[in-house]
Amino acid sequence: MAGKVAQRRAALRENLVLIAERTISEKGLTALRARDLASEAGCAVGAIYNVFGDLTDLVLTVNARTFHRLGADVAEALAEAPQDPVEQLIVMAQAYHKFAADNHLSWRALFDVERAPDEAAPDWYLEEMGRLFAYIADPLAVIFPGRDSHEHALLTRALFSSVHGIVLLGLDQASSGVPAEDIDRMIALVLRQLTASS
Amino acid sequence: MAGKVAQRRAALRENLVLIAERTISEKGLTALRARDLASEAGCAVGAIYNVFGDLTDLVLTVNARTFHRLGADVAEALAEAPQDPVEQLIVMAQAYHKFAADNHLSWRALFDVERAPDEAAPDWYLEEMGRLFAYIADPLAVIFPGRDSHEHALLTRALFSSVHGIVLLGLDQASSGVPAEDIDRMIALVLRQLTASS
DNA sequence: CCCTCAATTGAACGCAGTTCAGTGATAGGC
DNA sequence: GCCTATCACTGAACTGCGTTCAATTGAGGG
Repeated sequence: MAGKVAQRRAALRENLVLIAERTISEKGLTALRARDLASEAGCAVGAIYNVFGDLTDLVLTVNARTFHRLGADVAEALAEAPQDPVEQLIVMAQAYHKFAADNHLSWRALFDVERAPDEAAPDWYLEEMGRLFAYIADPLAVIFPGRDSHEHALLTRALFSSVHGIVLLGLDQASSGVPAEDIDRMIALVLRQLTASS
Repeated sequence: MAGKVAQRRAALRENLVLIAERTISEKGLTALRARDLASEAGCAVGAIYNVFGDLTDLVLTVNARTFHRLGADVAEALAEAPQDPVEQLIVMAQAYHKFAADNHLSWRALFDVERAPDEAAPDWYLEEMGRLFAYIADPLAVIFPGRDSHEHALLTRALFSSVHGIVLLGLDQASSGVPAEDIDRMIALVLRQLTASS
């Protein structure tokens, strides 16, 4: 039986990812414990380290999946959006907001995981980020046809960052919780203004 | 000698805050250790817990000071700004950016400290936040005289959140580091557009 | 069927924050 | 000025975490 070991490894890996994903989404990143994980997966704590380098590796794997789901939601919203590029941007931003609200703890884990300061961002992160930026850049290119690429890149980043900031502070409990419809109104307000031809 | 104990307590408290402030600003929140703190302050670890409930309390005290310095910097920038309300907003936002860049680790500690999910935000936080919001709301009231207060509040929050998001992602290493002048350009771009009368 | 060696185990390690019984200084009464 | 009840201070010990590694197990070729 060649590959029996590899099969078990793969099954364990998948299992650990699913358990970690559920734990993070239900109780948050800080509730993730190596011992709980092992006990739920029915394996020894050491087995985790045969499959992942450390817990951060596992969290990054979960984050990659979360980021991918986020990208898919935004893409789906874009596909169903009207032709008007401004409306497309608003629909995507509100899809971003909805994802963050519906998957709050998983979404927070995307940013709360501690990265080694010198280590580069993982490839999948840059790829997914690039995909999101592309979704934004396309309507922007329609709205502002006559700008150079650097300016386009800055505008894309500024737009994403602004929406991200609105969602981040809007969902933050410390800011005493802004109602969801107010967040959506802020998003629409900002995007309409940012894309208005001066 | 009445109050000799109280004096020592106060001196220790001040000392601990200063050491923690320096540690956070130089090495980041995650480098703060109770034992290192005690050894630097020349006291026992237990003494920390006579003065602060736990390390989070100490960090929150440091954060209050950081937030206050941030507010002062923004206020100073506003005082030196031209009369034009749009320029005032830009100058304040760029002062916010400069503070975050110059005090990166201390600024990060403002958001990275873990808060108990049910616990309310501390008073000083709401006060300082309110002060910052007031700095923004004043020029906005000049620019948009005819809006109701709820809309003003939303616009103020949206504006702050957008600038915060631009600075946050701009300074984030994972986004491969946006040059400071590009961050300032994004800030100016966004604020000019957001305050343009449609 | 046995032997070899790698995968797996879980007790142990190092290192955090936090606690608490023991210790010593303080402040008030005499 | 002394005595003592009180309380702050001490730091070793406790708890809980991620991670490691000597011991053990079991898979797979001869």
